[in-house]
Amino acid sequence: METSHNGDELARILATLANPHRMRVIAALAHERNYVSALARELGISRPLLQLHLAKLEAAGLVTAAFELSADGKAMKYYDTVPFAVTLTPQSIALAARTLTTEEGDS
Amino acid sequence: METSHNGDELARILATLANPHRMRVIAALAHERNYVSALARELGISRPLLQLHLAKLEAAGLVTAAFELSADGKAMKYYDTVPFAVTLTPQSIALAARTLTTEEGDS
DNA sequence: TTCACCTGCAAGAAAAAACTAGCATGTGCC
DNA sequence: GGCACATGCTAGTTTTTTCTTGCAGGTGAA
Repeated sequence: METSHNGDELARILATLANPHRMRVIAALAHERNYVSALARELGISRPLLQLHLAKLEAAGLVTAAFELSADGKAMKYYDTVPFAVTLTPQSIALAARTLTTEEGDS
Repeated sequence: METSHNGDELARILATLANPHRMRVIAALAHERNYVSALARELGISRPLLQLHLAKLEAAGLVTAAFELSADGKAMKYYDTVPFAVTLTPQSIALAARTLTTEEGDS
């Protein structure tokens, strides 16, 4: 659950979510957790590209990763969504904007 | 008020909001409507840059513009925020992802 | 051993976004 | 007229993001 974010955190979450591939990743993982290679096949994108997007999603705290050994001993990296709820309104943006650290201390 | 968005629309809104300058613009306009030049001074950024961000905000439907004549006859372009409320959850993303048109018809 | 599957990483190309600099228009006022 | 303010637009640079290609490692099974 998300309550208050600082501005940079919120900006990162929004930037991360604002991508078709990553939206589909969230959608796929919300349906069922999966490991990288299988997910890449499901989404029809290359594995390196998927890994890039997964890394961003994980960095934003929107998905989690866990290693698991398959029945035949292969190391699989399973990803799953992290439950989140962010509400965007002009007011919530205004509040978050107060804590932006992007240089310039607005005097 | 926002209810359901198609995926592309949501992606655009998120991408638009995911920028420090634009977050500050929303914050400033939520506080009080303003015209371009004054807003640029308030935020401490160049006018052309602000116009770029305002154009994106307007394209995403997050702010509106209206021309107004000042007391001394100058044409001022006033901007104001549009009330919006977008809630982001894994489910809402999943729903929106269904209507993404970014090429590939996932067979 | 070879094949099929899993992971990770990094270098470089391609595309998109952000930003600057500059010049155009117009107004009213001194 | 010249100054100060408002708007607009565009060309070009810089920066960031996205994506591809290709290689590395590991496992179990035929």
